[in-house]
Amino acid sequence: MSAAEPKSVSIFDVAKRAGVSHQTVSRVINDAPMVADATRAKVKAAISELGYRPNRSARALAGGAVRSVTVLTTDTSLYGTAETLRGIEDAARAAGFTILISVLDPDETYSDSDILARLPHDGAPAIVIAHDETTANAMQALQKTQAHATVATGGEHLGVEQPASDWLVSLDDRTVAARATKYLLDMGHATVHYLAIPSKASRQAGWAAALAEAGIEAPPVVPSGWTVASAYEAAIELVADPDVTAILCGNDDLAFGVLYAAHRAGRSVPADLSVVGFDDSPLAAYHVPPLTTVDLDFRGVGRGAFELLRDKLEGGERPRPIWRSPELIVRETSGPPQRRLLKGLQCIHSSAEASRPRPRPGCSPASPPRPPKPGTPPSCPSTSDN
Amino acid sequence: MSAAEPKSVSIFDVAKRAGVSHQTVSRVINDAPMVADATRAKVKAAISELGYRPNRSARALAGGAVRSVTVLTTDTSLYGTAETLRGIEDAARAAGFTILISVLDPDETYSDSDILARLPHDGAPAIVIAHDETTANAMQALQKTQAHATVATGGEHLGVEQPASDWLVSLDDRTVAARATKYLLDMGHATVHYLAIPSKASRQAGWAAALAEAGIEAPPVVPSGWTVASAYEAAIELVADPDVTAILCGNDDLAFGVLYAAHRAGRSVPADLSVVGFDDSPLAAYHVPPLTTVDLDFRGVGRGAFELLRDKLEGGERPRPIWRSPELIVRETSGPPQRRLLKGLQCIHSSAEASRPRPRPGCSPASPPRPPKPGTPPSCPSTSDN
DNA sequence: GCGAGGAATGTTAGCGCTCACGGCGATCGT
DNA sequence: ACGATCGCCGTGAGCGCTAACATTCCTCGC
Repeated sequence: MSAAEPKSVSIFDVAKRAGVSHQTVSRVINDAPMVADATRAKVKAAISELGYRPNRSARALAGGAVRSVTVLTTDTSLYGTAETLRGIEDAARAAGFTILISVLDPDETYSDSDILARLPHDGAPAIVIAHDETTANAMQALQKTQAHATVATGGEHLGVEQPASDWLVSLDDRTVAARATKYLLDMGHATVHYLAIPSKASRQAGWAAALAEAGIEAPPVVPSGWTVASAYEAAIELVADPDVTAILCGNDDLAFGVLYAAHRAGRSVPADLSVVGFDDSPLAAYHVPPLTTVDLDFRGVGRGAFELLRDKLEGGERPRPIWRSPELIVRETSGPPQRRLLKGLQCIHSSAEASRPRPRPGCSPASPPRPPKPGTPPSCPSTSDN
Repeated sequence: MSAAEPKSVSIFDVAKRAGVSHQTVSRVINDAPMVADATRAKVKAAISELGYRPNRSARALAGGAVRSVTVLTTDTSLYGTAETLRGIEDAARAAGFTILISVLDPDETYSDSDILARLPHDGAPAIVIAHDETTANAMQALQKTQAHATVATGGEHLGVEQPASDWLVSLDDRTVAARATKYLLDMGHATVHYLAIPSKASRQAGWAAALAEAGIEAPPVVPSGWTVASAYEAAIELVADPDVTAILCGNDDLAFGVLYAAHRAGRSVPADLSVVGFDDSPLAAYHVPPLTTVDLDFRGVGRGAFELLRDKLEGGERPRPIWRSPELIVRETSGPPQRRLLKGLQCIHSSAEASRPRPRPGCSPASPPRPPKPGTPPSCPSTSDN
């Protein structure tokens, strides 16, 4: 009726109210079968009258079904991680699971017991979203100690010992990386450069494999951090080189950084330079120009990870959720390399027509009408090619 | 030595091993004062030998300090939410708190008890990241029942009853919204249009206030969803209107959508159209052209929310963390409106020089060298102005 | 030298829940 | 009509931990 009672209501309160034993109440709230309908109704009535809500801690302590998953990861703000988390959340929510998240510091080294300490109790189910060394180690730590219930997303390429395959849910980004590289090569690019995110080795491996298959020696990998800013810095030198005509980037953010660097260097995309990303982040299709990238169904994989875990937990072999396979989406940052004939004519109009949004690329038929500030370099690199 | 024991080790195991009572062990693991140094050392040794780790559930059940926060929110993939969460995480991790996250469905209606059921137990500390109706309601539900320990981020504008101010941590985006609007007005724009995210009313209020102060009647608000795609759709009509010269967008993603729409409509930015975003997301500075936006310290606010909560929990009045105030960052998508004299000349070269990265805007002095596909509209809207 | 006082440790009683049983009445087979 | 069976429900114990109190031992003041 009025406000909340001082002591929170327990199953005993409910039991007394309903005129049954506490155990019957327990059965009702756990949907156990052996309860008469009439009793069940009485108990349910008492529950709602009293505003009873089960205490998770007590439930966990008493050894009941856990109904919680701990997600271990390093950076929740990366697109891939965030989406995977989202997928796990969606599935967990639907199944009535609570999700705990434990964020690890990528720069720190954890002992196995540090990792275990992140779980609410020993043997608690966990999912690790693994895409760097820290999370890969976490995965192994859990694998070692837990009898079951560890799932990793995207860890197959991490250079650590392969866990039992039925613990692993991952996207085959290696194959698409190769496909994307081949796509660029087939278009006539002499080679493809790779701007690497920190340790997502499978993409790099796919790239290298495609190059090897084409009998091309792989140019040195250009390392970058996870941010647009770091990609921009890392790409400055690369885009300045007119012989570089195609760059495969570890993810979309890096691609945006490269695109920006290319823009500043006065190279037009895709005429002078093709850029391909990874992830198909929401912005990719709406970038100017729209980014050629790879659709990676992180959310689906997150859901898949949760379902796998639940299978392990509850035994039931439920239908596996399927997720989309990675797929190259060609938009407007990629195309055949500019023929050498046209060299010297740098600002080339891009006319590639690709998927979905079909923009009219901007153009500038006239010279700037507004007075350029003194000291401003001519906005078009025009003739001065290096 | 070898693998993990079947039963997990409890304080009793540790106590036996160390030759003390279980309570002494409890005291040690809780850093209680009344323990002799020698005993403490013995217990600690036993703990590490046995690999003991406290069970959180048991601890919570027994009424110990909780050391966990539940974060309630709707969409973890939005930039603002993700960053706020990140800030909470950072602070929580440093304080040794576990964070639980509970994701609400924005389209669903929750009763108070639905919300309470998300907590591990009655009275558990919680933070809600509020920026829509669902989360605002959640905030109220918690406020009603909990004696304390509810913090909301950014809820002051939600049109719901104002909670006690010492529960609220928020960014003053209303004031910056007004400032940004005024900035555009001062530059000579006849008016400023607003592309709204779903219910972040304070930004809209700031915009409206600035317009009112300038004696300008506010044009109708253009509603949009949270995604770039929805912003693009919503802006198509707006950008087609040559009288629209300035658009303030609810966040950066929307701004990107508008920019893309403007590009497709053949309007050049900032000469024809100024676009201002909100959030200063990582990409903003590296967009082509770099986006004028508002720096919003979500991470700082997240940390602040956690610290506030901890104050309430532990009583100690620790130094409040401060976060940056919102600040307008002028980059290159905003500038004075194009003078009417130049009308008819649509593709104008943008030459605004602004903060930080100073790119050379791309230009296209020549006509397309590559054969345009048949059916492709002329890539430059040229003379055909509508 | 003896009781007061305090530091260090032990003992007891739950927290709210679930598990493993055990009891009781109604139904079934023969 | 009888025990065997089954559905339904209750009892007791204990999960791992902490709060509150009880106990022991040591130190100090007069």
